[in-house]
Amino acid sequence: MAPMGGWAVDHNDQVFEDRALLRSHTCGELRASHEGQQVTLCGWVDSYRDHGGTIFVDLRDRYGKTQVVFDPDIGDAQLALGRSLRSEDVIKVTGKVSHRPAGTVNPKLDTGEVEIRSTEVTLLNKCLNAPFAPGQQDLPGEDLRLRYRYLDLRRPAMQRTLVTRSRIIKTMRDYFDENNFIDVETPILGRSTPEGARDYLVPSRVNTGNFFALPQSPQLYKQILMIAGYDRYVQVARCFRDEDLRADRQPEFTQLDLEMSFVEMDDIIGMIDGLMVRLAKELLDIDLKTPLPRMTYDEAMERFGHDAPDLRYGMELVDCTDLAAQAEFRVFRGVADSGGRVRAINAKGAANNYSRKDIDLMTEWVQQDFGAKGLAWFKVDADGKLSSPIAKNFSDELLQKFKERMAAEPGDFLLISADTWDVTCRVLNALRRRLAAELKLYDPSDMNFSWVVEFPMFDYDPEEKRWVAMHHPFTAPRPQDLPLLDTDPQAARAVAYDLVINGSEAGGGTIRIHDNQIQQKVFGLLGMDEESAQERFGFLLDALRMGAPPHGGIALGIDRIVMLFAQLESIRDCIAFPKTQRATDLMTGAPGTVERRQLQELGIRIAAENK
RNA sequence: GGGGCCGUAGCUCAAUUGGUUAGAGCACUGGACUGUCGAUCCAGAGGUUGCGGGUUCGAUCCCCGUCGGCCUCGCCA
Repeated sequence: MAPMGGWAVDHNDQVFEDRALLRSHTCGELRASHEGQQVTLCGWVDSYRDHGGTIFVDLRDRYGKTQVVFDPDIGDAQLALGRSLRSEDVIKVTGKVSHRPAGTVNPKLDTGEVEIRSTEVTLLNKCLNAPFAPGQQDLPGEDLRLRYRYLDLRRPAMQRTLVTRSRIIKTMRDYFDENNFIDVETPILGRSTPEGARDYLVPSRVNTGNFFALPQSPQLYKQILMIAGYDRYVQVARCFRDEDLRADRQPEFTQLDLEMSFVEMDDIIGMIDGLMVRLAKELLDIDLKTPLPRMTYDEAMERFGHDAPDLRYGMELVDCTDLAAQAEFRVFRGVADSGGRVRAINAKGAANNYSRKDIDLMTEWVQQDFGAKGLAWFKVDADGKLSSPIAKNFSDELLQKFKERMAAEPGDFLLISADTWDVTCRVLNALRRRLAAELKLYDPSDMNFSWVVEFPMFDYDPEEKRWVAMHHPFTAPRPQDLPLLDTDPQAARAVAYDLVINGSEAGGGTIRIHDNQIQQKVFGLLGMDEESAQERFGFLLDALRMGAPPHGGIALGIDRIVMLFAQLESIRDCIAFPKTQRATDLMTGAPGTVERRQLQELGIRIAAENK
């Protein structure tokens, strides 16, 4: 083994040149070819089997497991020590590698052909009162796993995931290094910007009453780097957003952040296509075809009701508003007449998978979670008839047209959302995803990569009664849409692109505004007057007047990408030390209170205790 | 901020309509056993049913509150 670096001093002030001398091999590397060698292994006791005379111990480290044998003839003291070993004790064992007797080879272990016949065992550290064992069959609750994260991280599954994560990041770094990118670090202590997510704030002691903000992303710094002439920047950047958590959201997360100068959208997308090809090949041995497919935002919303559609299965949304307008049924007519939409999905052959009770629960769900007023449905009977409580409200002719529109066949289950465009999108997207999962319409190990492009520049915020940037305020509109900024901002489309993997947004980027005038205009549309724009982003506006190249970039969510590549359900499972849904660290107890003196130094007083 | 699920032995779970002493597997302790590998066999110990209150003759079970974990809507440029 390679020396682990430098001089190290142990508690007895003895100096070792090389700590690796403690062991000669790892627990995953011994094979029949090592037979006869004297070796020393260190590791954790994974399991033990005491046969009265002979004792077997499976020794584990992150490389694998090796069986250690304690024969009765090694001496009473050694045998007693061997007998006292329990799960998760840390030991050092010296002995000879020997081929296992015929019939006792264990094909489940890579090292299963051999075993160590222990001649000397040292207990390096006893494991006392562990609340759970990494090797136990049933996974403990997540709160325990987080509280005793060091036990959880010993589990081979967690170790594999963190290795995968490490390899993904290494592949990214290699790829961008080969493509002439330079890695530049940007500040963690920055300035709060009111747009976007809530900031994590850090009080300044030196400037009492002022606060730093942790970066939501290095957005402005990387644009400044472009203006500074570093035409290809990349960084594995930690980002922070103080918003509520989800299974795929953490308050601090890691982005592969990059920016390029003198580029158009295709250059960025092409660069990331290349990265995805490389990652898919190296990690999953999948050959991706490039260019990865693209669709516009408008198409994605129309066909799937979502800006990050899962393309591993069909069940696309079908518009039936025109048919609904002809119906007697008041609900449908009303929606059609008031500018709403009536859209449907066809769950092929699923009519018998859902009972009335199931559908009632589904209806409640879309009402509660997505603001639907209701959920209409039809089942196609064996004779081709559409059955549903609302069937009597439609003429046979109209039902026939609807069937044709939906390509409905006997056994199909049709779900219809009649509502505002927005609600039909949310409801049918949710139903489509849920039904596809329940009906197993796709292989969970399939990987699908695509791009969604041309997002709207703005969203209208009815509460604040103003436009908000759909991506961020530095996003460039398509050149042909520049006039729309004055006439119809809602229609303006951005040069924006999201990378979508299996229905998850894995990354997003834009070409940036590199013209001071356009930037000021966008700030204006977002409700920022000149003064406050100058106050918040004056440095950027200045920089945009001092030789700013056309530039753009993208940020990929590394945690999500690892989660998707490793087929995990939760982002917490690919982060070594994640936070709970309430953004706390169960191991360290963060966040915690601080001493009064610290607050005084910062000029901070806690306004009111809640209890 | 809203909706939902969960909390019983160290761990994973069970406990009939609200009814006697709250059970099982794993782990743990003691014993037996020289080839196992999820070892096996025998015995044992282990409980404030998250916490507080209420209803009841009686609460793991029903109600209210609270704490914690998870899922989700809002939120996340």
